[in-house]
Amino acid sequence: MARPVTPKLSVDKIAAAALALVDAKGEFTLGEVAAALSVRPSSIYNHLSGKTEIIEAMRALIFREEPPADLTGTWAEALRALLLRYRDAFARHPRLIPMLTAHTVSSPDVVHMYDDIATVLHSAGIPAARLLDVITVLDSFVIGSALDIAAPDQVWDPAQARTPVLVAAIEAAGHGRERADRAFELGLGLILGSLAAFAADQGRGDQGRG
Amino acid sequence: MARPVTPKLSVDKIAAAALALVDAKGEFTLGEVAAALSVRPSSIYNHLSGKTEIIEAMRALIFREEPPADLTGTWAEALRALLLRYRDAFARHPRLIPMLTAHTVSSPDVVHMYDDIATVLHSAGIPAARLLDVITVLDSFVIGSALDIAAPDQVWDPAQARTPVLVAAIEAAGHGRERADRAFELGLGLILGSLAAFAADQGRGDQGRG
DNA sequence: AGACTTTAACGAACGGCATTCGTTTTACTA
DNA sequence: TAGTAAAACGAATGCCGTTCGTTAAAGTCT
Repeated sequence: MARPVTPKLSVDKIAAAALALVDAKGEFTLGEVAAALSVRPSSIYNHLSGKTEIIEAMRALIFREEPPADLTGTWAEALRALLLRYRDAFARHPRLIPMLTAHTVSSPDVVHMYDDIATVLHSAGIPAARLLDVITVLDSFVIGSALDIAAPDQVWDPAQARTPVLVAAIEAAGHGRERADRAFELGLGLILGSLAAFAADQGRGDQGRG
Repeated sequence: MARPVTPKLSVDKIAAAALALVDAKGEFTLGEVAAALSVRPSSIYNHLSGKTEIIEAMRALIFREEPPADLTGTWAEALRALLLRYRDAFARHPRLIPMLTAHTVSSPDVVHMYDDIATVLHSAGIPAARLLDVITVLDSFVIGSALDIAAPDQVWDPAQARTPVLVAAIEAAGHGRERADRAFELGLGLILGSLAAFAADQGRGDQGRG
């Protein structure tokens, strides 16, 4: 009953159990996680200290599950691959995203991705002084798009709209995931398109102009 | 002791008290809100039913506090003004933003802003079939940028980075709010720049090509 | 003006939940 | 083999959101 031969718990097992609950219900309690692992809630504290650490473990888990991005090809292709991977990691677990935004702690996996993005952007000709700004723009768009996946379709209820323009737009657009995917692709194209011009401009004049 | 001459509570007073707590500490409890208003927690339920409704009241409040956007000028100027107002409403209360993303319920104020954005985009020549996609892109970027404001500088700790490129970029960039503001301006320019080309392209050929 | 209804406060109580602590048994290690 | 660390348990704690019945004053209707 105490200290079993084969451990019943591990950080990964706890994170996976919590993630399954979040995927299914959108929330989780320590009691539910413990029950899913046939364990008492207090036992979890031998591996992780508290609920926030479970959330951090989930963040690390969803990035580890994701296949690595293909960095061959042009810088634009590599950047697109990196951002798609970044977004896919969130997109597989939409209901987790709001929890991740609650405590914006830096996970090593995320920082590592920033490394890759910085390298690609640097090779594209973005000057060091503007690198972090560009990364922030990309990061903001990806996270915002991820939240959009989790948003219910009710947000886009035509009855709420007051102008016929918006009503028509809502009815013309699809629903749920496909709508979010299409919007993400559009935004990615818009940003990367301008970014190419921005990089070329920086490389030519060496002095930043919009 | 019961039913005072002048009511001690109102939806606005509750929202304002909760918002002050969130701005100061990043969180709030019903007990704290009640104490700030010299009232018992249960009294709050005569005006709002539950904590989530307090959060919704805060969302409405921060949009009502914001001065209206200037919609004169070109569509690009009007769109920029709308998005800046949208983002400013969040930016004044950075620590509230994670709470708003937790329950993505549609507030009338937000839908009204979508109306305005849709009208401007429509006048710019974006076809109805793509309108909601563009709005989603803009919305995602604004919300993601708002979350970036709330993110602590610790996320951008040079010690975390593994490549010299990223280290240099972090040290070259500023800190806190000014860094977030600069990134937002950059992203806005990138998106709106491409959007102008996108709108012009749609207007010409009537058939969407990237 | 008087009777009735509604409103807005209170206080007690409940249930859930994260977290802590001491205990126990087993595994590891010197 | 003795001692330490690990990993489970169970009990207990305290906070927190929420509900409900009560009370008294405000508002309303005849």
